[in-house]
Amino acid sequence: MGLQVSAYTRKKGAEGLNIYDISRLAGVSIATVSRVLNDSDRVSPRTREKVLRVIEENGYEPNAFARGLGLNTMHTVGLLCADAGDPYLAQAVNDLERRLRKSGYDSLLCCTGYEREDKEKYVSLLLQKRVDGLVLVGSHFVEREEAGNDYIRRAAEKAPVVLLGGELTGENLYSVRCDERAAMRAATARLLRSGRREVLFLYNSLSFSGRNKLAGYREGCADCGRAAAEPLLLDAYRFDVEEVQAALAARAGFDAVLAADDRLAVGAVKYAKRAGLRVPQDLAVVGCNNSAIALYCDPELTSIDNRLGALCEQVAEALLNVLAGNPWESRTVLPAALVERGSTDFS
Amino acid sequence: MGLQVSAYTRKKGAEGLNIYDISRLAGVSIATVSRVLNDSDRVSPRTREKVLRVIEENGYEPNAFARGLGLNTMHTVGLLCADAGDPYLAQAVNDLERRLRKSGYDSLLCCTGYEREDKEKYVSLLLQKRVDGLVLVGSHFVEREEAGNDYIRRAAEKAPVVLLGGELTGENLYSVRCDERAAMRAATARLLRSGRREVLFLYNSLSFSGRNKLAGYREGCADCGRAAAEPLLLDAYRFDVEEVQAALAARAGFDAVLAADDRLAVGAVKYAKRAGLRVPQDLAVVGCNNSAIALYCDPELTSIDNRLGALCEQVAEALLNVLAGNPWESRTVLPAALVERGSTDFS
DNA sequence: TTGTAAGCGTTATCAT
DNA sequence: ATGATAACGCTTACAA
Repeated sequence: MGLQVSAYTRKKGAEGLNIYDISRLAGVSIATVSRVLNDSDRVSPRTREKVLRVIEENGYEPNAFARGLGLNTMHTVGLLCADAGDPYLAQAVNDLERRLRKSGYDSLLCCTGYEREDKEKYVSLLLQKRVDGLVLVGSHFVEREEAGNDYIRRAAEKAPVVLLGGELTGENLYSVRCDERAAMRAATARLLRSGRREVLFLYNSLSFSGRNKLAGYREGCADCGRAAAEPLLLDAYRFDVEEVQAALAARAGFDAVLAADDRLAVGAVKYAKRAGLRVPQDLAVVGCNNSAIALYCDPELTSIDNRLGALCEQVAEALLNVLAGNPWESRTVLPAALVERGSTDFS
Repeated sequence: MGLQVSAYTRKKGAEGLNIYDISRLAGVSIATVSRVLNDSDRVSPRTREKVLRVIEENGYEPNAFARGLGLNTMHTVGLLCADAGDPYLAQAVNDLERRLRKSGYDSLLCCTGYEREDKEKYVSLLLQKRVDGLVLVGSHFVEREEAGNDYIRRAAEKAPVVLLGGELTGENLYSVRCDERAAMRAATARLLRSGRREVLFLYNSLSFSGRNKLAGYREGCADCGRAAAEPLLLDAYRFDVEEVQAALAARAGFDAVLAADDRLAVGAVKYAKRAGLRVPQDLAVVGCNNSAIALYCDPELTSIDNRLGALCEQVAEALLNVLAGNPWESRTVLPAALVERGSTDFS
């Protein structure tokens, strides 16, 4: 195949038929064609039949822009996430897109990256595109300092915003998340009570979720009358398994790792092997997200299941209901569950 | 037909300002405002200044639908992929979205699933939304029987279509992929020449890519004067690691596994451990995609790197150039590379 | 049940 | 350099 020049011209004129063409061919007015198009019941069966036939025969497709202009919506929502390549976020994006499409909404994806400035820029970009609503996927969207979240509240003045994984209160703002704090607390206590001397909390983000998980870990320690160990913070969103291992190797004294993410947990398992520690005998490892990664690991990871599917369902419900004008709970918190596998041995 | 439109509610008035409001406030005509908006050079500095100030002061944002109607484009492309939750596809989607956005294009995501019928339905849905172009991510879009791909060729009549990972020829149709066949061939020969008796080819899809990889495997066997073993086909897109292990356990006689996907390869490694086989001594394993999963595995996976990043770059280049009216190669094939890690030992 | 005509908010083509 | 005004293709009162 050689170089190919696009014969494709989608400028004006060359384009297909419009509603006037159809109305002429069908011998009716454009209003009638429009009614047929919109399933109005004020059309006689005969006319509808005829119009539909003409539409079919000519492969007519109504112009979505014109419709959007008239209706002030193109039934589109903005799906923002820091990194759609992250397995966890990707899963959410996939699930949400399907659910929203099933209800007739297209999803405009926007992978913002982790910089607040970019997130803000993209939120307003999508708003300019006149999306009907916004979904912010991942707790990274909630900044530590309240002021950093103002742009989200401002966005909510223009279109409903639903947060998945984070929590933020405000008008036209809806949060759906999992109670990871309680789950972390329980897991910590569980580890300590099963005889672990020191549980190391391993995380890589000070996002809403990260802070929440850390709080849970501390509570779990307190529950058992133990002092919490200094948490290990990896300050990289896209960390390497190698980095995790190195960071752990620089620490000592722990016989359990509670990780805020399954990938971090995998790093812990690999660290153990390299250090000659047996998992779970010498080192117990608990991950979080209960992602597919947990099964790729050997031994398989015990992981906190934050029920992403259920969360996505709630997010979609929330957005669709709000868009339909129905009232909806501004805050939904689902319980998490600990899924036990080979990386722990709660005796 | 799917021409139905539900009962929209027309909201007007409550919206913000329009170009007439701005023109009045600035004491100019709407044409001038439009010129300012579009960076026309036929506006005096003074006037531009004034208009911009009014726009700024009132937070005016031009209506994207109206603009779309007039220009017949909203600078949007359709990004279709079977499963955006699949780590490999997710990575591609993420990369593509960012590249396209950088050039001013929004991405309408559509997770089609693996059914041809659905893919077809969604392709025409996006076309109805008047996207400027279409990207089909993943070789799954290319069916075995040519007739099954007609819908893609028809789509290309309305907007340029770029395939990532598959190959299909036709007007206004562009393919970007990696030479996985050659890579598989080389890897097979490499395994055999390093002393492996039987290399088992493990795959889970008869897509363009799957067939291509299998052909490469067979060529590799032939290169070494060996008969190809019966390939092992898992007929599930979202398979479980457990399934892979079970399937392998039912076979015998192989001392190497060449997998069409890293996840399949992980299954092979786990199978080996369960069967008491050492990796790579007793069983060599080669994966494909060189995804993050390869590093999560223990030992880490030797994997065929199909250079997803480079592919995405080419896809974006292709689409952007075609949309800009520039000629572009209808077929791009990049070489793949074998990344050696602990799951093989080519002595 | 059907038709007429007034928006919807831009861009672009003319004049001036 | 600026201003009228005609598309762009649809939905929807309002009339008939």
